[in-house]
Amino acid sequence: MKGQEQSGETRQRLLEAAGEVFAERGFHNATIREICEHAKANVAAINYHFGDKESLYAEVISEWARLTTQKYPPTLGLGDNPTVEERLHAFVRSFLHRITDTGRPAWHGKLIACEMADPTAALDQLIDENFRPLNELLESIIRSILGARATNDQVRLCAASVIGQCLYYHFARPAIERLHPEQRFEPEDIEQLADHITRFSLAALQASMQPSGDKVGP
Amino acid sequence: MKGQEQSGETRQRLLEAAGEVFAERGFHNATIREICEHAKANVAAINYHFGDKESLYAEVISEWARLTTQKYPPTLGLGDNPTVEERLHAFVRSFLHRITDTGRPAWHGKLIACEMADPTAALDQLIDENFRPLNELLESIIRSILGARATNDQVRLCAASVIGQCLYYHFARPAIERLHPEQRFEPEDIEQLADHITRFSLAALQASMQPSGDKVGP
Amino acid sequence: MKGQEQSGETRQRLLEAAGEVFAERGFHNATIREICEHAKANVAAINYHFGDKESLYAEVISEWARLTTQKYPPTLGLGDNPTVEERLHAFVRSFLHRITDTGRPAWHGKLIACEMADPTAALDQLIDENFRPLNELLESIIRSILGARATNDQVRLCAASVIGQCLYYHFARPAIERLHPEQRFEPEDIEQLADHITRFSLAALQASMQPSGDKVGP
Amino acid sequence: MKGQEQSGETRQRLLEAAGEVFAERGFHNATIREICEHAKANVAAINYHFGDKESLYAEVISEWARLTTQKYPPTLGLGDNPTVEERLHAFVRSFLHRITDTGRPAWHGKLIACEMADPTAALDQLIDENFRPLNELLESIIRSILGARATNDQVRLCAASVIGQCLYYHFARPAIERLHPEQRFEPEDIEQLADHITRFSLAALQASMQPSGDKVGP
DNA sequence: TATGAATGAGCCTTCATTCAT
DNA sequence: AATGAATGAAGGCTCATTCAT
Repeated sequence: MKGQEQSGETRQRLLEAAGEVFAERGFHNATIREICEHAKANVAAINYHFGDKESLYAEVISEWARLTTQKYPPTLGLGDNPTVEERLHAFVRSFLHRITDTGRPAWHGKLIACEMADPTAALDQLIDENFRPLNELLESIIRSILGARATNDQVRLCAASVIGQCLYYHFARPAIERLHPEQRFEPEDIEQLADHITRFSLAALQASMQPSGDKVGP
Repeated sequence: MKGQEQSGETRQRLLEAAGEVFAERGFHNATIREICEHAKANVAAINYHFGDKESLYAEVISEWARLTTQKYPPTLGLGDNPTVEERLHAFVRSFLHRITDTGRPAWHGKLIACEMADPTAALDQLIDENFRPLNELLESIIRSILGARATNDQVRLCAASVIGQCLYYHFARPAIERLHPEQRFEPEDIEQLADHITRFSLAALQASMQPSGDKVGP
Repeated sequence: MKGQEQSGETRQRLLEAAGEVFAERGFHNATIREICEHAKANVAAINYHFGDKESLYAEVISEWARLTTQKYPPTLGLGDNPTVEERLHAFVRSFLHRITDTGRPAWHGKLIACEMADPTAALDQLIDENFRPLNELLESIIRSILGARATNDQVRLCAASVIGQCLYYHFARPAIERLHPEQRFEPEDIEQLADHITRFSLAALQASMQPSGDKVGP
Repeated sequence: MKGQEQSGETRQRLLEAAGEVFAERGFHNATIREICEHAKANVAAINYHFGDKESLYAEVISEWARLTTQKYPPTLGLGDNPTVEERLHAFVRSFLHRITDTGRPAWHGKLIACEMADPTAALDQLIDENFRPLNELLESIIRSILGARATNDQVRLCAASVIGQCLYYHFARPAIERLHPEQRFEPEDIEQLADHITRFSLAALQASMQPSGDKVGP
């Protein structure tokens, strides 16, 4: 009974353990030894199943693209014929949940942060499979709000503003936890943050629709 | 008589070299050997002057707090009696420049990203000396805009929205460079980004002043 | 029904693949994985069919004794009633061809070099099956030339001189290729070498027949 | 008193231990662990002093070129105004002693065999520093014997014949020890071998001087 | 007969650190 | 104040082998 439970069973355990460890330590500081201990597997198993550390990493990143989009689709909670405001709200909610989730595929969130801070070849793949489609969806929503006269640059900048507000709770989280120890990240807190970000962004977007000669600088 | 030029001369060279290397590689992936090569010093010098790698790191972080605030004060470009809108604009501009600067103390910026993704004990110190004062300044500006009736939570959330928009160009930069290869980060580009963020945020803040029963969610 | 083509079919493929790989890499540096890939077989197949790596090696060596003697018999090209000089020439030719052949059972040649440089248990077997008979044949040829008065030691030394001249082109080949890049090892080149070695040796042997008081040393 | 006996003392010990181990096991199968154990040094010492295994190896090979030529110069035992026959004898003697010596720098001999069987980058260096000069010396001796009318090819082939006879006792030694267990390799035995090889070669060379229409083949 | 999966030992290398000077 | 030499721990990877099917 030892060693050979089910085809691919060890491989799956390795994949999960790798996700946790990579997320906690980053690619470079994660050790395959720790991963294998978590997975109760031999060090050589990684070489056998994935070739080397970097390929394992790429596979872990890749899996995140599937799991996360499945659990928190960008149409989260939308009914039929949603308004564009509802679509923005859904996007923000799903995005925030995704990057702050501490559940099963949670580590994947931290993993992205590490990837940004210290990019590997896997980043390109991640962007193509994940970021680019999401960004295009957001831009289409924003374009609906701004109207046809909005330039591509305007749309792009506003998308960045929305994403930036969300990502803040991801990237700056260690700082937030120190600056505002009372802040919690339970699902209901995430909903509050999503409400704020949506309201804040909608106000800004709707204001932009009106012709404005405002000069901001001095 | 050799190597005895000035007390602390080697120490200073180590400090600068450490900044560059830490910024480029992150704390864990930087090696004291590379630092010492950059500084043309012996490997043992770091242990002699700073005790160990982590203490050197803390000192480097600490120096950043001084240099960066000196080069890009949050009142950047403000005249006398600035309006609150001008103060927000100045804050955003200086913040953006600081985190995207690639000049001399530039590496310190990248360094913060690493620190967030993989915090060490130095983060607490960094927050106290740098983030907290900045955050308080921003909150005071926002409070001026929102008016007295704004709650602390409202202020905090809005500050996060402003900061988040800025930090996006720092943390997500590797992704941005892949999604939008045409985006440049020269000083004039930063000014444009600062203009957008300020305008976007001001619109949102000013809209919040008006009593609103808006419900965003379904 | 799969993979069950013919009994021993996989075994044979393994044997051939092992020959090539062992010859190219030597015993220690050859990996059973590479052998199995060449043979399109499973890694476990080697352990199944041969027990372990060393036993496979022994079998490969053993096969060489058969194949090589078959392709280049020491009587290569001899007619009926050959003279003793012709027999020596045939011996040298066949020996040289054998150790420089790059055709099918060619790798076996390189293999011997590895075995000499780094002997395993297989060497003893190789000597008994291959070297000893060859050596005895050569000694009998030499004895015919030297005449009955030659001592065993004389015969042995002369045999060594002949063999040594041949083996030089095998063992020292990497050096030869660097010292004399123009040297080729095509069949016609081998013939030239064989002619020289035979002539050189015959001259020496025939001179030895004459009583000589020559003292070589000082 | 621990750790720091004399500058470069450990380095020297490593060099000697490496020679022994490389010679016994070959480059690939030698482990730096065994080398360091022999040298009573830490595994990291090799990285510190030589960079990596291959550089250490190159240095070991290189040292052999010095030591061996120093101990057995090709003019071994020659007086003033030696005859060309004496020069050949001295060459053969020194060459044989060199490759069969089991004394201090003895391992270097075995090392060359490994290098031939499984060449590394170090071989090129070895050839330039060692083989080429030796070969040129031998060729000049042979040219003196053969006379001015000898072609370059003739000289080259004869040099190969002489060297081959010597190297035989080096490369084929494991086989010789099995075929002729009574053969010893003490200095006096080497002298006998040298006498034979010199006599054998001289006879052949002198015979070559005479115009000969001999056809060797059938 | 043959295989995919898994293992444990071992290898080279790298790193932060310490020691004696 | 500064250094060259040396160390021990660990990391990624490879390999021959074995196990259950």
